[in-house]
Amino acid sequence: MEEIDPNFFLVEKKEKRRLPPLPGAEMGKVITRLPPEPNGYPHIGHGLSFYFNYYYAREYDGEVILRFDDTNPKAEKAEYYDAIKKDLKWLGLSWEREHNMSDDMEAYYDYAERLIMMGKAYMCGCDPEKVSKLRFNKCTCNCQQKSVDENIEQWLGMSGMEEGSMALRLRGDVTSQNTAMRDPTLFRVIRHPHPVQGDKYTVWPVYDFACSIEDSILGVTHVLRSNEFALRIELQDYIRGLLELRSPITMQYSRFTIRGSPTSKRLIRPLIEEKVVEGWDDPRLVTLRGLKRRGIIPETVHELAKEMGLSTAEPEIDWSLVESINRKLIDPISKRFFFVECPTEVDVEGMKEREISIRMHPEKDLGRRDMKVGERMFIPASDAGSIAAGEVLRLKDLCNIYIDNAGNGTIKAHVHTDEVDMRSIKKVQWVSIDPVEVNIISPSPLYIGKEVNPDSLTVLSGLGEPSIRALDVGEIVQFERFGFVRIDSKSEGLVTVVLSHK
RNA sequence: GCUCCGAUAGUGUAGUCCGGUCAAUCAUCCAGGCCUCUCGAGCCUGAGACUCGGGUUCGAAUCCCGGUCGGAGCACCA
Repeated sequence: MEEIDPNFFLVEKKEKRRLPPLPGAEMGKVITRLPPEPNGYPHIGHGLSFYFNYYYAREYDGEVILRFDDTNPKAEKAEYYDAIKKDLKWLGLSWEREHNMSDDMEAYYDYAERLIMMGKAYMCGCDPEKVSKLRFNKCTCNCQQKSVDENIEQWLGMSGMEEGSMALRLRGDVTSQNTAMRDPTLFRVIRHPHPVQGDKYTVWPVYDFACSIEDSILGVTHVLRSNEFALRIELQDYIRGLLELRSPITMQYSRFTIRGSPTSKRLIRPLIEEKVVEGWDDPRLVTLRGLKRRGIIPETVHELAKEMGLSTAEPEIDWSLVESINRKLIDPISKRFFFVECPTEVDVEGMKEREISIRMHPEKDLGRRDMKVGERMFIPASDAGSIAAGEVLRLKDLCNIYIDNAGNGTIKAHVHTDEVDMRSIKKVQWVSIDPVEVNIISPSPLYIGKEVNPDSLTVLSGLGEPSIRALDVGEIVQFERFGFVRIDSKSEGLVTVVLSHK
């Protein structure tokens, strides 16, 4: 019986989370896209979206395209292109091709001209507000009566026009129930430098048009995206139909949120601007950077995506689910260290000054760490407060001590060598000679219900064992009996960590 | 307001297409126990749900109609 690999049973038991099969998917032929707009840092919602697209492409041995949806020069910023790629790499995703929508302007112009020639698009110089009202009331403006020649002439002169003065609109169906079909704008004039294209273009396609073309000419077979785009399918398929372009299969799912944590750029940006949080990587935020800083690992995001699936309900999960997944993933690979919050001194008579060596992990072989011990020890105030003279306490991985005096201030104790039932005595972590100061940044939800949480970020301090000094920024370790933390920064004599979770 | 989408334990999810095998899955959370030189991990047990009202049917979480609640869209943003 002992010869059987015990892992055999574990593998059987722990079934991997998987996503359901992708409709219309053929092995080796699936092409998906990651379509960020370079106007901010991705958050966990984007992360799940990216992961779905990545997952299916890999599952079907297909291809992933990283495509920057950068057709609004006023919104895009150069810094975000690389920043987003960095975040995607951190998430553990890879892609075969990289593309900017803004690189295909000539193609968009070409397809636009075709629509105009077909009489399916027209130049409109009406006030946007007026158009909006007309569309709302299922009415057209007179612009749609222009001749093809007139439209072409105006189209060719569009690049020289004033911003907001003219738009190219699709001849759709103003009476459609689907408001997106009511003669939507296809191109508008924007006189603003673009981070990649500079001042080269002033006539820019809107998302629906550029996306319709791109998803087809890039060969995308499956589009997985959140449901704010639900009404665009009909429109985009219609545009492609007119231009005889192939349409991909589109799957929708609801936006994903974590309770108490704003999960959209629209909500996150003002928090940063108003300095409610430090920046895009604030550990309270659910931006990928924020999660990283908090010690949430990429695999946790993957697992979360598989747990949610392409849900059409409106998932709003508790942090506890994220924490639980993360904890189970990092538990076997996190080195253990002693950290003592609010250190209370314990003078231990008979503790010979010497060097000891302790395992980094109780079950796994993660190496050992050394430290010096002497008579002067420190234990957490919370433990010190609950012990009384006459008790025996275990200094974890070291020895037992007998408490002689546990009044206010320093506790007096002596080494206790009598046999005791190890199961029945309290074990505490400790520090002794040459400890390092440690600050712990402890994030919690930014909102409790709709109220701002005034204590969303607290800082605790204490002493850590000397070997914590040698840890690298970014390492995730466990402070025993305290929680998992990620090393955030190090300076002379001080290590700052972020508390991931218990 | 209009259009579309959704609703399974506290939370998330499976099951709904093709009604019976669902006295409803799994995870998390909570409670209790075991194990452990951590308050972590692991193990065991328990508690906890089909939005409501009608209808079809021998039989409805599943099909139909209506209500309620929640979300999204109604940009010269994406």
